[in-house]
Amino acid sequence: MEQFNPLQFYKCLADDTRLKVMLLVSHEEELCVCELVVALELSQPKVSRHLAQLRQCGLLSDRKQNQWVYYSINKALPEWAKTVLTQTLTANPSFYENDLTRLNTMGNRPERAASCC
Amino acid sequence: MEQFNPLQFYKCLADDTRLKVMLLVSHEEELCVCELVVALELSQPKVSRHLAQLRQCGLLSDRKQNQWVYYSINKALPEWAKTVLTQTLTANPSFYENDLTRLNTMGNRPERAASCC
DNA sequence: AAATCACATACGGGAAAACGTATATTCACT
DNA sequence: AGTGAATATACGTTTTCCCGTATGTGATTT
Repeated sequence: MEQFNPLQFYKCLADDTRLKVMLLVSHEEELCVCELVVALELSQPKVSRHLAQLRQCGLLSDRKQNQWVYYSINKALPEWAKTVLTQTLTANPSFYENDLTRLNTMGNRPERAASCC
Repeated sequence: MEQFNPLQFYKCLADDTRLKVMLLVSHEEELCVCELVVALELSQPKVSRHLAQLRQCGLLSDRKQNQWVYYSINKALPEWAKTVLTQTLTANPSFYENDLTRLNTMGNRPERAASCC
């Protein structure tokens, strides 16, 4: 990852999937790929591709545990960028409420069960 | 303009020209097209096209006075979006400092002289 | 070792966005 | 009325981005 730059940051947020991923991960602290696939109702490769971009641009961190990969907001993100995300999150609940509903009604989430998806 | 939506907002900020326009206008309160052309060192049609998009999406307001059109941040912008802009502005001075320098060394700016450009 | 699961990546096609150039519009000034 | 200045838009081209599909990888299970 090069120097963090506002244009690259906003390009990352300028896509429906990526913006929702960022807001959902902000809201939930940490999410694995399969949870995002269910919440967003998208194909796994599509979600993975966007996650890779967000990771390469420094917006997300990943952590492997057992068979799952958990994504969270990169703690090294500049403060202003964190502020931008929290402002967007709190001011636009309707933008991601459906995704959150699907996430909450999802069975067998990896945190609390042995099998995922 | 339809309902203001975060994705559309970030799509507007996901272009070098548009992001710099928004930050310069935020910094200067109000700028006319010819000032932006000089500050950004871009062609007039290119600047005008991006200004039109920012206006249509509700990020900028325009005001005609004499032969000039002045653009400013739309006062009806949601508070969270204004916060995003000011955060970006104060945290990333190096992103637009060169443009600001060209603007400040520009002669015959319309506010204070009879002729522009 | 074969199969399965969770995830990542490669590849080619298609849509959207940005561009340069040319031209239109609007207004001021003579 | 005609000219020039400031700005906007139209049009065709190029570039950028996103996607579906297929396949790869690595770990675990049987």
